[in-house]
Amino acid sequence: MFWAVSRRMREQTRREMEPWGIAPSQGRALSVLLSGGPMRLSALAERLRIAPRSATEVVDDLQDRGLVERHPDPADRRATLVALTDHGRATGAGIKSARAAAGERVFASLDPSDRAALARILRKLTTA
Amino acid sequence: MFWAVSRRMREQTRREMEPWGIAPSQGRALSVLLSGGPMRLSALAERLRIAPRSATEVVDDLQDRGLVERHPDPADRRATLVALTDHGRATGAGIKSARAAAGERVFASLDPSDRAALARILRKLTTA
DNA sequence: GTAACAAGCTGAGGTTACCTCAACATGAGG
DNA sequence: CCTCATGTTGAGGTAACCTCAGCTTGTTAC
Repeated sequence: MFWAVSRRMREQTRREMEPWGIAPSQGRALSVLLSGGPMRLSALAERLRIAPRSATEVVDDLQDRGLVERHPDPADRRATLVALTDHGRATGAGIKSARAAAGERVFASLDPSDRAALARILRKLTTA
Repeated sequence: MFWAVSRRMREQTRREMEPWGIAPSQGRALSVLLSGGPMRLSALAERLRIAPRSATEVVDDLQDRGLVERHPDPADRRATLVALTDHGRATGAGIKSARAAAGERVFASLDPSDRAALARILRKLTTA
């Protein structure tokens, strides 16, 4: 049952994301940057649980789309800080609400008390 | 939170599956065959939500591992029935219990009433 | 019985989202 | 100055899909 709901969630999210014309992998990176602020490429890779080599490519694509910029880290000029552009921030926010909308659709059939119960249980599971 | 639990579930399942030395895609096919019995390649493809062309390859691999056999469908000899071998049935059963063990681990921290609540809510979500 | 259609197989080529390994440039720190 | 670290690039690889086209072997309708 969990898998089934999970699949629905993925499908809804995919649909909700489509209008943004952004690949899932890039959307994830955007989200991380939105919530985490400018960060080093290596930090981004770690948060995304991918290899730095792969992060370089994700950031390349995001940069080509004008969603992020690379700046040398003033603290260590070997490092590059990846930062959202205004366009990137707007897109990130859009994606965030698209995700929220997807969740809303999936959980639409639950009444408030069920939602609360689910939230409580999921919290228990994630912190366990 | 749902995504986080989902990820844990995936990780646990992957770990639990490892000893079986079976790729996820093949594991899924095995499960479908275990619960659905012998079926046509096209039916298998449909249940797995993949293209028939791709199902051919999954079945090829499973056949190479001696887990399934192909027989012509007596009702329509153009069609091939994909059926589990004894080895395939055993492996399928092993996978099934590995999946169950993974679920058990993820949900281990829930007491019976939480489990019941979660089950009820998930059922609601899948049938909605 | 033959024509048209259906099931599956195969080859070729493509995509996404990753991976590793091996250079290489640039910069930091002792 | 020498070594180490950060990131970039190129090359090559993998899994699990996809489409399209051509092929064989059967089925079915006329």
